Amino acid sequence: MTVTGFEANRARVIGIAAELFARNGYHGTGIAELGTAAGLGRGALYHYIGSKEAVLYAISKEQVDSMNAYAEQLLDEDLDAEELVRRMARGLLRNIAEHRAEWAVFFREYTALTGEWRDHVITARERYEGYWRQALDNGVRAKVLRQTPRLLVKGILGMLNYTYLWYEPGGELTPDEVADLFLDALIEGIRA
Amino acid sequence: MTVTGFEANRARVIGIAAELFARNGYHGTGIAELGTAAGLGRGALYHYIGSKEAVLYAISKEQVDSMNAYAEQLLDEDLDAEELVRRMARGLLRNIAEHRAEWAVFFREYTALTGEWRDHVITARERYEGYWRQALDNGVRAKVLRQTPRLLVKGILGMLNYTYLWYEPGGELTPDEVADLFLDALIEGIRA
DNA sequence: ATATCCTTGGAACGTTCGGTCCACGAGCGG
DNA sequence: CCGCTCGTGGACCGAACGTTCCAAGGATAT
Repeated sequence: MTVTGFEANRARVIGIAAELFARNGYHGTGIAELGTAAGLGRGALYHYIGSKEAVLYAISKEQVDSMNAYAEQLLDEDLDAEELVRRMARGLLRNIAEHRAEWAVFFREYTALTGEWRDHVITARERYEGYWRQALDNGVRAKVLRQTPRLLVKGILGMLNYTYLWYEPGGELTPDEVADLFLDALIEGIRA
Repeated sequence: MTVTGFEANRARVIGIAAELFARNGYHGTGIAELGTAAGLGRGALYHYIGSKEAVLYAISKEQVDSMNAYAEQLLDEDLDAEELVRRMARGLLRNIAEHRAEWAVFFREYTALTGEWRDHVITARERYEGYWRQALDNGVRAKVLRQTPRLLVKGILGMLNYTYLWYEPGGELTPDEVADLFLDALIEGIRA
């Protein structure tokens, strides 16, 4: 059970780091600051994190990976075409709402990653975009959606991703409601 | 004419800084690095910039201010309701395409600003969002657009702002075309 | 030629950076 | 009570940080 203790502690430190990175930026947050916030000295801190960049990688990777896993699961379920798109949107917004700090770090700071770490995160991000393309193509094939330019995926993702900046958990609307609201507008159009 | 020399040099340095900040982050870019890139020693550099944070402020403020000025101009012109919204979108995407580095810095790094500088930038940003709200309300009043939740402004801005990450000037589509493509989808809807 | 001002490079400041290292202490199976 | 592992604090490292300062260069007006 000491293994569990280690992992739990590592996760705790990474969570604290996500908050700090989100507030002050990756380069703007010092190791000393992180140590103080975690109540750990330099030695203990490095025992858990390995390096500062490893923390950034862990924060970034985990979110994208979890969204990829969720998308893969949905695509396997062969749902109604519109329902598939709606579920992907709801899943993303739910995750963003639950992990705002982590998503803020991911969106703003993934460029601070170097080498393979950077490549992995970028690849994972592109994979996610690919799943969205699949979902929309699926809708077109089922004649539920109009044929629209590929670029629209970027627009939809922009609409959804941007929520990390303004969505307040505990506000009027749940993440699911926001997702539906956006998709209603997009699918039905907003012309009078 | 020496005044012009000073301002031109300052603008040149700020432009170079925008590229560096966009690539390596604000905290990730050193004064030494900026000096080397600008071909200036420490003394000359500070003669033009005052401080590092002043550079970040200048980069951030200029873009938002210019979009606010543009929006105010359009709102004064009493255009057709749909045309107004389309022009605001085109104007924003044209500006983003022309100043990708500056917008990247603004979106990712404005949180690094402190005190009044931070307040000013945030206020200017909110003002811009207000203009979009006006433009959409205008469309509803003219019965061109359906009544939609206020929150949709966030979605539209997310869609448009996100382009700073992927739009390649000189690619297949002009900024105007991308703006129209997004607004077509949103206004007409994408249901088959 | 002189005085004035803008511009400039580079030394130097104290601080903080991310990371390493080591000695010590707690826990524990033998 | 030994010997070993794991967890830990803090001293310490060289490098880099943003900023200040100053002496001198260059140009222009008198």
